[in-house]
Amino acid sequence: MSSNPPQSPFSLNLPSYGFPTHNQDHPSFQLSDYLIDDCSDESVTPAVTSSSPNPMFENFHYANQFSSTDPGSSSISTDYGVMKKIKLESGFRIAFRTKSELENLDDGFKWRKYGKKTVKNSPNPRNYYRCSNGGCSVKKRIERDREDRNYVITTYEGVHNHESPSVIYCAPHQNLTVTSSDTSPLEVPQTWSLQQPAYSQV
DNA sequence: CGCTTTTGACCAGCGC
DNA sequence: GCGCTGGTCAAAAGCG
Repeated sequence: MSSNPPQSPFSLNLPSYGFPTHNQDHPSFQLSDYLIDDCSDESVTPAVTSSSPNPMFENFHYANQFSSTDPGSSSISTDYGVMKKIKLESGFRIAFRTKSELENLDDGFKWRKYGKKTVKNSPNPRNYYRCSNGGCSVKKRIERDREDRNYVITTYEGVHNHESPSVIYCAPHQNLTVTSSDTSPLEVPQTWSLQQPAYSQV
């Protein structure tokens, strides 16, 4: 089929998975929690159950709890390793909650809205977006947290098969470690650097 | 003029 | 089988 395989998650090219990047235009953006959809991967320990602060996330695992051999901190590369496996075996979906006034966070990709739906038990509508790049089937859903409207819940489905059309942030090393706790939100590490898409560097 | 957004309709899956 | 719900489609409108 396509001779352009998806980028390796281990390159930590976050926007290739649709992660919002730290945007200087929107300094209020703050990456708080990574959540990964229930993936039937036995190596992943369910970290969020009925005690989840938001019932919507009962089937999600906090990514920062993935690294069972390294409690207290998490390696993002480890997390992506899990995600990659999900991708290969069943396709994957990743969701996270961000504290932002903006609903549609700038993740470096162009998205085309194709639907809007009010969901049961939520006062906030859910918006559906599709990557505008031809041939790319990545989708994302965006909705406000029903319990705390300060938070935006973004769910990505699929992997981009192309570079981000805009400037992105990339981690300098594969084994970047982000220390986090249950109470302090994760932020984009300062060690990440601005990086142009590969095609713009030639 | 081309692209995006809006929005009602339609469809599929699921529970009863 | 029926109704509910979530996801998608597609035509019309809006915008640069």
